[in-house]
Amino acid sequence: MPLTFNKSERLCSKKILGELFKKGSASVQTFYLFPFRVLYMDAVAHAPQPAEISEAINTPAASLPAIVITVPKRMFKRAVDRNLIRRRVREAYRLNKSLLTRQESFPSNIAFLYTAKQIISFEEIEKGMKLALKKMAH
RNA sequence: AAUUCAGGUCGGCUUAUCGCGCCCCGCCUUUGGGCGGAGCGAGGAAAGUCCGGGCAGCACAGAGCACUCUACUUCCUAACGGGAAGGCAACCGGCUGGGAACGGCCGGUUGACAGAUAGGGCAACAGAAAAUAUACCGCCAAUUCAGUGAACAUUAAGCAGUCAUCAGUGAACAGUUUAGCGCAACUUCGCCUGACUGAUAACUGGUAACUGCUUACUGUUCACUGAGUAGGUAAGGGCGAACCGGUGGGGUAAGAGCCUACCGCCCAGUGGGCGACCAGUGGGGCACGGCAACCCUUAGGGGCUGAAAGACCAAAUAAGCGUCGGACGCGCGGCUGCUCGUCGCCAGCGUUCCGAAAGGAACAACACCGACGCGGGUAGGUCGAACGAGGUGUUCGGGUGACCGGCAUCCCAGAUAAAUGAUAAGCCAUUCUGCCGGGCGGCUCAGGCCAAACGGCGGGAGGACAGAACCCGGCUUACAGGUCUGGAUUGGAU
Repeated sequence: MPLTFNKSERLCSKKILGELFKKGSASVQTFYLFPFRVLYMDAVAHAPQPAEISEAINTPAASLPAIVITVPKRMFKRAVDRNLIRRRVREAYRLNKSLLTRQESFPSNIAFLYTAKQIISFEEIEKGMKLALKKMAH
């Protein structure tokens, strides 16, 4: 399992994002684990087209989950701080995503909402990320 | 060397591992992509989004009005509210002239620095008064009253003096006379004594006058003080952000541009400068206060919007258009009262034309349904969008300078839910601290104690402000620390 992080693993679609953040959606599951609030959807709920299935077979990377990281501007006024937190979270996911992908099934779309009030170190973020990934894998 | 001010400049470094974006090369591939490798990859402010421009769309005859921006001058620039040089004003510093008053030169900082005799408007509070002003205090002559003082006059009183007069006393003196003495005696004479008379000086008292002094009343004049009346006065005090030119002299009752000298102000010439302005001349004779960051005037500018601009491709999908195919009228009934739709019934019934009738034809094409195509444009994507008012260098040329030109050289982020990172180790600036050395200097009970700079060894902390988003030129704001240049001050050396 390579420790890469391609464009295909980034969740950019406005449609999926709207679906993910729509309140009360049945297909979206959520939990809170310091320092994140995690939202994720299963791939089963999002019925794939036959063409997409064939592509998924051909390209293993496409089967990886797509994630989005958000850091609220309300908490951190300066762009430098938000960038720093987002990069740390992304590194934590990149280095530990095998915890998730080793499993039989895993969510297809995940959103990590950073909810801590302070800028915390990479070690703590990585610890929280591991716990969150393990929880999603079950 | 230290401190400080101004300006410029830099804005941590190295290695390893794992990653990210762009782009190029090679290989593989089921053409979607995958693998490997090379290169590049945040800032001086990327920030605020305050100006100006490029670019883009829309609008647009010309002029005016309205709105809005700018505002000492000249220049630089694509342009600017930016910059450079200069002018003026205020302030600061240094040097210097002079006896002083007061200047001169140099440097620095700051200045929305056009116009207040084009017009309108405004000015809280305080203050007497805030703009064709005003008399609160103060000052001043006049006048009324009161008081004080001085001088003069009148009157009265007292004291002193002078003179006159009256009365009294009254010496010397004169006269008469008496006694004594001198001469023998008498007369005479002389001396002397007493008395009387006269008269004078003098004294005492009275009266009148005069003079001087004192006191009192009254009056007049003058001075001062106080109060009042009606005035003068803006020199002074006081009020205020600001109050009706400043200083000296004259002048005046006191004052006042009332007069005068200088300064300021206004007007008109002269000379210098592209100009702002400067220098100087003559005249006027003090009105013409402040605010234009209130309206306004003058001069110059501004069409609006803003990359979410705009151009293009295009799954989905609505309207619309085209082609092909299907179906075809009216009516009646049921299904929910109406509408629509649907199902059923063809029993009944259309209009026009042809026909005797039977029957036929037309009205009949729209509309409706379906498929395909066009169109349209959502999701998504491409361009805009990275070669440009471009960067760097230049002991090249022009210019005081901003800057311009020449030459050389370089290609230097291009993301888009948004790359440029994470981790580890080391180094460096900085900083804290322990030990050792050091010893400015301080305390001292004279034994010692404390101890700055600096040096060595060790340990710890540890990167300021801050993240491109179409591009560029500026401005503003934030910023640990390093470094360079210049000015000033202090100290040291020569």
